[in-house]
Amino acid sequence: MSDVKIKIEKSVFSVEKGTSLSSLLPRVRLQDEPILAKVNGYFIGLDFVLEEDMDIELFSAESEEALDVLWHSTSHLMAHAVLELFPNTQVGVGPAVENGFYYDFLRDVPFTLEDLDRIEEKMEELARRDIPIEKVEMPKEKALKLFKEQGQDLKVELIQEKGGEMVTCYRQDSFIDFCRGPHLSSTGLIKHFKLLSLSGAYWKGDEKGIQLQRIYGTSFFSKAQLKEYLDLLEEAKKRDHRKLGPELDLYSIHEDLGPGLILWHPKGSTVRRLIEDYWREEHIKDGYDFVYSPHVAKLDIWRKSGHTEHYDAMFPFIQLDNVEYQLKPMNCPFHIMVFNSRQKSYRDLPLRWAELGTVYRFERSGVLHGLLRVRGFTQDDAHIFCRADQLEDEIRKATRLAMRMLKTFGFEKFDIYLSTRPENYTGKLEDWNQAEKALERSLKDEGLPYKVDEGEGVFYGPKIDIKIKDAIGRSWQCTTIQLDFNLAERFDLNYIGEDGQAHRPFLIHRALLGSLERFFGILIEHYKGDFPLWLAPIQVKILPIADRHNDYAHSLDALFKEGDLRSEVDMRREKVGYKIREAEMLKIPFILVVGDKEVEQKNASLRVHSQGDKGQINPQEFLEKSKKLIKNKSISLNI
RNA sequence: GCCAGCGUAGCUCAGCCGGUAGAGCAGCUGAUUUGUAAUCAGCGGGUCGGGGGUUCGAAUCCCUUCGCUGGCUCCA
Repeated sequence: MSDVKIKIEKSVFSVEKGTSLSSLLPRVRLQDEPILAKVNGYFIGLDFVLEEDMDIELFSAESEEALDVLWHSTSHLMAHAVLELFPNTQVGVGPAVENGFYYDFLRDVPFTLEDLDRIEEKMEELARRDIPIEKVEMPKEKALKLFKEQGQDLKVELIQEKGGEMVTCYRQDSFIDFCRGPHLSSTGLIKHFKLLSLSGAYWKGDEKGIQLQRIYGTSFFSKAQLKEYLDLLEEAKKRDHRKLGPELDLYSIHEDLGPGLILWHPKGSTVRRLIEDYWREEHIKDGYDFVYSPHVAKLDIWRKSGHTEHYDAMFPFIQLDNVEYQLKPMNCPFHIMVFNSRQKSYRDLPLRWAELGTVYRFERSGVLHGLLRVRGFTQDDAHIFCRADQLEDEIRKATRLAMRMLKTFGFEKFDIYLSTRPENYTGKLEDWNQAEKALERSLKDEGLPYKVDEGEGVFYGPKIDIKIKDAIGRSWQCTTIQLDFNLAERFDLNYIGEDGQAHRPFLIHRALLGSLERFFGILIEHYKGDFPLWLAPIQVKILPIADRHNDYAHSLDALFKEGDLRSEVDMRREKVGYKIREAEMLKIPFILVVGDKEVEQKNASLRVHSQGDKGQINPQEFLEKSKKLIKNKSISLNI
């Protein structure tokens, strides 16, 4: 009987040779329960038998690295299953992605949703067989020959492009894949998975290339985790603004009107108006002025700005009296022309001009999506013209304003990105450097954690993007703060400096909420349609029990309206239960029931949305408390 | 734009291998004066997304077009 030395997390354990890793674990002090281990770059199960001295790293079911490997291995398992079921299929690539994995396939007959069930069954079977997953190294020539023989021409292409002298493959039974790894040690470690959807995908992302079929799926180490994820998808469906929006009578889209064009109904318009009012107040506080510009302009202005060359989402132009007019896709040239309409002095700067500017973009039909991707929308746009010495301060102010507003709307988590100079850029290198430094410093000064997207800036300038995380953890891009060296140059922006010479100002382009349509869609999903009191289209519904209570109900309604509450009375001759049900389904924050008792005591019976009956309340007190919640833009309905 | 799927009343959906459409909810009308998530009864409502074809006959099969969904590509 001999012992082996196992090193885990800096501690060395001596165990009897031939025992399993799991029997050692009780002796190891760990924060999270491990689910997977890694030895020499290989992921192994806890039933691994310890035969020799080794270093072992442990991973919990939540660890990102372990999940990535699981997803990657599950994608191989899926490809394996597909090839077993449909031998003439070619496989493309199959990586782990954000919440799971996909694999691309090329096949004469497209997959159907029913095929997914069959593939899943086959995967279960292969997983149950607990097939070892082996890493195989071989010379490139051998690999090329091997995949050629199997008719995997796409893989051959990949090996030719990416393979070195020796190429790494992973083999599980009959299935072998050109792959860098790492992988799990056996298919038996894959237990809880689900194939989710089927879609098209271009080979190597090339729109003109061949079209493959992509199958998406996900997997987890525990059944509970898989369920949690599937529940999240269900929850997302319930929050879908495309469902809630029309249901709550907020907005609609009509085929007869045109795809991607939004009709804001009165209730949605109320929410929009409140967003806009708040937006204006905040901008006034921050020293912005407002401008307005037309929806069309001569096409020439877009030639000058460079949009005709670089931007392909413009609606076709309109020919009028031999002049071409263009529906605007952006507001920038207009604001710039306001700037250029008078000579500016260094004393005038900074100038901050904001506009809720409605723009039109001919987005390709396949990308339209509810309120999130549309063809006509209103940007909460602004352009800031400033001197070099003001740049950092202006960016800091804009960032701060964005954060302040987003927080007011109830968002608490953010992902902030700083995108720097790409290879193809316009403008002067020194300007880029200065601007990048200013962006970076302003984020640092504000204590905002951010990630740098090296080289991911747009060609005309570096930028800061802020993504918000909603109530169920999804992120949405809202704020963008971008420098624009291109337009400054093309429109020859300048001001007269202290030295009497003309200087080029910095031009900052920024949208904080993004677009009102999009932001509205995000808000609907974030709140699940349960808007906080200050944004709720109807804030209180008064329900008289019988006709004899109508006068009292109306007196309350008048009192609330006088106090700027959005109040309504439901006088229909229906039972209270019926009226309550309807008001609850409309997600109205407060319901006040009034009957004999209330009339007599000059009270009202309060019911808070999704919380139920709260008992009697004095109407004046209710009004004051509501007003306070509204004034504070409170998210909670605690009264 | 590309791939796949889908399109039946305002909404959710049924309608088998072709024989000119049906339910619930909503709406309207009437009765009920009602106490915390659906009172009862009656009525109206669809050229089955549009167009074309096959057929004696099409919601059903084929073609085409529009729209929607999931992705891809795009979003300087």
